[in-house]
Amino acid sequence: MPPKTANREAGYFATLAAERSDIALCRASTVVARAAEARANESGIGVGQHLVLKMLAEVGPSSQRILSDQLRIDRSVMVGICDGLEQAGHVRRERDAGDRRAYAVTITDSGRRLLARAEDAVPEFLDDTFADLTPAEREQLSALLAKVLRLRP
Amino acid sequence: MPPKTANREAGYFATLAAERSDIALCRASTVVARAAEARANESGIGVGQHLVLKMLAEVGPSSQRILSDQLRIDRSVMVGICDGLEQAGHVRRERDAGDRRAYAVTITDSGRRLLARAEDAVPEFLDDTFADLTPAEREQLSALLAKVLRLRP
DNA sequence: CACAGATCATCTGTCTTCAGATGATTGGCG
DNA sequence: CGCCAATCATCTGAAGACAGATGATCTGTG
Repeated sequence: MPPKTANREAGYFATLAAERSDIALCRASTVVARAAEARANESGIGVGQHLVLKMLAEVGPSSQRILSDQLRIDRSVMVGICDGLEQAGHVRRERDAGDRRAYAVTITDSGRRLLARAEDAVPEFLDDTFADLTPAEREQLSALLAKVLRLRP
Repeated sequence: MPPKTANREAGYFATLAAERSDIALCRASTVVARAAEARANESGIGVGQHLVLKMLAEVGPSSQRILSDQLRIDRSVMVGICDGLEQAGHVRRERDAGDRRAYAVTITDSGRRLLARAEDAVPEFLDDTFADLTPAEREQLSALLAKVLRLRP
């Protein structure tokens, strides 16, 4: 347990993080997000683009609305993500025949190849960013975050 | 355990969050950050301003550099935070006599009163945002985040 | 003392995120 | 059928975060 009388300045953040989990969560998020973006860029892709390709590969063609909702990416941002993927040829944007307001965003073979490369880098990335956690602790963290996000009851 | 064959679209995020703790962490952060900012605003303050007042009250007058480092707030952003606090009279910015490059940012009585009000709202806020976690789980989360942040070994 | 490099606060421009408005299209309801 | 509210993708403008440059000041070295 840290001393009751807080250190006068150095290490104040540790005290704060212990007391305010919300702050700890936000600060952890920014370092993790930075690292994730850097890793994704090494594969020549953004994190958002990676997630879009991943979802398209797993659930099939989807509208930008569904992608936005399920990936928790703002619809305005999704426009730019899909623009990039489409220009690079990793995705096709066809109008959905049944609902011509919506696109049917579809992953291409090029997209699948890029996705495969990006996915290869994920395990090592997770291992690095959660290096100080045992496998059991990583499971715990995952479960706790799911509760904070109010996912499955 | 969720079905191996992922749901075709609904609930895809739960699958993703289970697989990518980094994404779960980031998404949890944005919802928590939003809630924190909203709560702080109800006390007529920003989260950053709240943290600055809190640190000043606990460790005494500090330079903006030290505040930035310990609160993990960019030095450029700290300028605006201190501007706001100073204009509202919650903080004084005197040049440090010993090092005239640096300010000695000092909390005022007005600042202490505002801080007290803002602090009053914190326990309820934490209770709300981590409502689905037991006290033991909140401790776990705090400890795990400390490890992700590589705080104390 | 004089000078070089580091440090503090600040400013500037860029990038990301997001709320709200817009145009096209849909579905429901009379 | 014809209208109206809702929905999809997009655009626009505002706000925040941040990298890099700047001016003032400090520290250390000769």
